[in-house]
Amino acid sequence: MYSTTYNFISSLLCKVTGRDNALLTDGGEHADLASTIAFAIAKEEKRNPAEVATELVEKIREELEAEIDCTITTLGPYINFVFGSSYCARAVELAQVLGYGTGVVSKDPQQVSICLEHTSANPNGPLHVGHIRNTILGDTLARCFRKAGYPVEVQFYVNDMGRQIAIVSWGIEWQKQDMSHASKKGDHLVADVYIQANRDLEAEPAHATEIEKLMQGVEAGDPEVLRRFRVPVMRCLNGFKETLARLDVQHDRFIFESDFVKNGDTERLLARIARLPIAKHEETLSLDLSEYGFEKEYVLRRSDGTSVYAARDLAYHRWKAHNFSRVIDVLGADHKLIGKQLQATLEVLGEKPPAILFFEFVSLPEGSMSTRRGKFISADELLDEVLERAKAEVAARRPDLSDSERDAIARSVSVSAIRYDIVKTIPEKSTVFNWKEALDFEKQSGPYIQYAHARACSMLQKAREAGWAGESAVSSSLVYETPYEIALVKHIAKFPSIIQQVVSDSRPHLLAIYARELADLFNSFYHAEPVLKSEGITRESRLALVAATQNTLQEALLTLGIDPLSAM
RNA sequence: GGAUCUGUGGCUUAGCCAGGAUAGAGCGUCGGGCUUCUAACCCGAAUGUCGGGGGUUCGAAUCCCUCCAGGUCCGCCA
Repeated sequence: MYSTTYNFISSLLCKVTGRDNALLTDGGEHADLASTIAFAIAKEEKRNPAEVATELVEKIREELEAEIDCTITTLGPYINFVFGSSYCARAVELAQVLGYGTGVVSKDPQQVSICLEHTSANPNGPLHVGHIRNTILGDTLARCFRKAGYPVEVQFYVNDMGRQIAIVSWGIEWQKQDMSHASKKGDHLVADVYIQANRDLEAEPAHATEIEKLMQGVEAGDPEVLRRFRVPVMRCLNGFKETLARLDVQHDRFIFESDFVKNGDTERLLARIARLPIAKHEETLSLDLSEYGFEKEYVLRRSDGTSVYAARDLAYHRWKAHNFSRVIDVLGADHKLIGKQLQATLEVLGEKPPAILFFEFVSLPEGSMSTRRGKFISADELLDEVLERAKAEVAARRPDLSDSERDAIARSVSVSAIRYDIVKTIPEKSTVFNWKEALDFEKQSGPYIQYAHARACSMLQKAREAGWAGESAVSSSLVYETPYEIALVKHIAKFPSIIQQVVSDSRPHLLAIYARELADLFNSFYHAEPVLKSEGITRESRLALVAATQNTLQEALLTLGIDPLSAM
């Protein structure tokens, strides 16, 4: 509703003025939409902007009002558009449809298939609160793409042949660690081994030669070394999967780095790269990317002939580019340089580079996190703490419910609190982990939005018990007059355009902000206007509005990966 | 040193890419509101040199330059 109205006004203004930008902005308290186009025209023609605005309004008023329900006025140089009552009624009708906000992108899904890679943490320890910023951004983005109608395959790239895994493998032998019978969760056990192995290496640097041997063995495809690497990698990965499942995150496929060595893709790609004019053949094979703005050489093959991580990553991305129409990676800020080098190299090769969503780091109050030094708060620990807090909250609020009902609510609330807390902040902002905020279930939190949804559900339930049919509401009979009603309706109408914006700009936080604002507006409406106790057309209209709010909140929450609880 | 991101009331933060009308929230503080549709809520008040300086513009939190502060990166690691 909002998008079509926006587009109509935009193209009408462009048509009449002969410009390609209608300079539309949010009208704030003045209007639903405002154009500042009169400023631009007045400047060029050296005229009074208010005059230009008045003249423009006269030119388009007739056509505008014939097509859409919208009042057009000027306030000085501003051209203001206010949507009318039938816009509101229609918006509420549309928003009650199951799956509201879903888009249809293409008749042929193969043309727009998306490969989205996220999390891809090194299997040398559990996911920590930094990793899950990647996870939650990626999963929310994937949900937004799916909501918008795109087929998405979500991948986890497993770095199973790195130095870190060599260190773990060495540590298992050196520490005589029994990986198969350990009762501890695999990823945490691997971290224990990794941290201790690093200490041992520091104490006795001579062991480094054993690590080098393992590295060469894995690259050469030595089955014994591969087997040794595989044990901790799989134990760690299974731990990841458990943690991800607790956050309601699922990957469609786990892709192993070593496969791109085994299947020859890396060698074939290196051969192609070697023929590039910007290739430098010294002891190593490297690329001179200076004309793309990179000072340092991009080394892809070591002097001993083995490939480096970047080479395998290029092979992986070439493969993705050939199998999907769009490739998106979610990567931490520490990958900015290598991510851009990878993009530039694929460009040079004539391959489709990935779009990369970078996010800045999460640190602890005492400094940055480090798996190697054991300085991190694991996602499991966070989930446990928040769940405990949620259980206490639910126990205090809902003594009437059974244990299993309370546990289910607490579980959903804890995931909601964590996911929302992370997704609400723009990715470019580095954050410091804060227990107080992570455990907060009040305003600007996931549970706050869930609560608004549950409240709407409860009202609708009571209305049905009193004989309300629900589906009887057709747009022609809906009337919205109070400021609370109108503000809520107009926000609901924007939901589909928010989803579109998230996928076009890769900014999932917009959906988080939107959902919170929707809950705010609903809460204000709830306190200001009686619904069940109102009568006649007002009651019908308000019930329809509550139903539209409930449905929109439900869709928004699902897209954020948060359970839309009907009671809490 | 170079690259890059960030800097908005005491704290956290949206707005910045696509410049416009009194900079929008939350926490905290102060004052109100539950025998009334779920108070994980609502209403009101106080709190702002939008890091500093310069520039562009009729108009700058937003664009450009510069300085300051913090994060991240700059390896034949991944």
